[in-house]
Amino acid sequence: MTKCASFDLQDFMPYLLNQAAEATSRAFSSTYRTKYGMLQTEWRVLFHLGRYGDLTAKEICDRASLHKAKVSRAVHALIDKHYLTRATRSDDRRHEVLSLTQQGRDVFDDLHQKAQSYEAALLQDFDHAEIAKMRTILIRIAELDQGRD
Amino acid sequence: MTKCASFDLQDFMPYLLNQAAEATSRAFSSTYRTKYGMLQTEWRVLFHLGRYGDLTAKEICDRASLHKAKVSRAVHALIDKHYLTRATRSDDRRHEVLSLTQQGRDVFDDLHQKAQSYEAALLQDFDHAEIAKMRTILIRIAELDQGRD
DNA sequence: GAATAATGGTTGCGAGTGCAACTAACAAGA
DNA sequence: TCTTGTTAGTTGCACTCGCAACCATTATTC
Repeated sequence: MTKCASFDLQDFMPYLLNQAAEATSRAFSSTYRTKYGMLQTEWRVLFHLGRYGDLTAKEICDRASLHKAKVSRAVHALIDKHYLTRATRSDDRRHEVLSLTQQGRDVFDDLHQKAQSYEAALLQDFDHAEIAKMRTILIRIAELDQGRD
Repeated sequence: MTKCASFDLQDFMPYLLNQAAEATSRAFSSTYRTKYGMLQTEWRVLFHLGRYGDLTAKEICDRASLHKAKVSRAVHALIDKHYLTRATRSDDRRHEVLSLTQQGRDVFDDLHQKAQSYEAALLQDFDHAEIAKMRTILIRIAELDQGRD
């Protein structure tokens, strides 16, 4: 009854999403942080290159909805760690194509596998159909923001 | 088929949650940011006081899963904005009880109402039962992290 | 009741972020 | 070809955050 006039913070979807997102990404971040000294953006860049092959920084920005400054810094950090190299594209020298090194691929394989394990453990108690439904809703919500920049 | 051995970033729940959380909280943050110059933590502190009455900083930390340093700074910012006052509790002078000023309450009422509108608009396309189910899952996921600090 | 621990809250510092300004390279129009 | 505009990527700066060290107050232990 009073719910109609006033709602709890627990009912506010942005808050709930933030809490859940922080909980899970904090938990998983220790995986790449302690073992490889990586930040979240570095992990995401590494993931994109490992999963989808060579990409330019711009392509990673678009795919991952990351700001170019953030990606630029992550790329530099990953180069310093010898996880990736870059080459200027000869036909358009504005583009820098990024490629994983063997070491970078090894790290990706390790983290990719650990990500799958984490995912499985996180969702083991939930119904598969519910999770599938939730994924589609989350994707829809995330896409609301795509039209910026 | 290949999905069994390798998954996309879109399938990784922490990533998905982050994308959705960032999209929604970025969208709503403009509401309190542009009109009242508030940060997310300030909005959360204001919300707790407006919704649940007078609280100490510690109580807000526990309820909102926020670090005490973050809350401390938010409280100072809100005091500077004349949105709240505080009084040392006479029986235990370590505790500072926070109370909204009339101005703070007005701001809360405005933002609270706007939050409800945003929530309704955000979820209008989705099935009520699905959303309810998702809320419970999100709360469960968020609680996984509670056992820290 | 003196020493020690625990609690609520503050602050300094290093690190990460967002934004806007910038460079370098290419494109288009006159 | 000169000007103007656009795009990919970098960097400086101000701001926010997380952590740990810290202060003040209260509890506990002997």
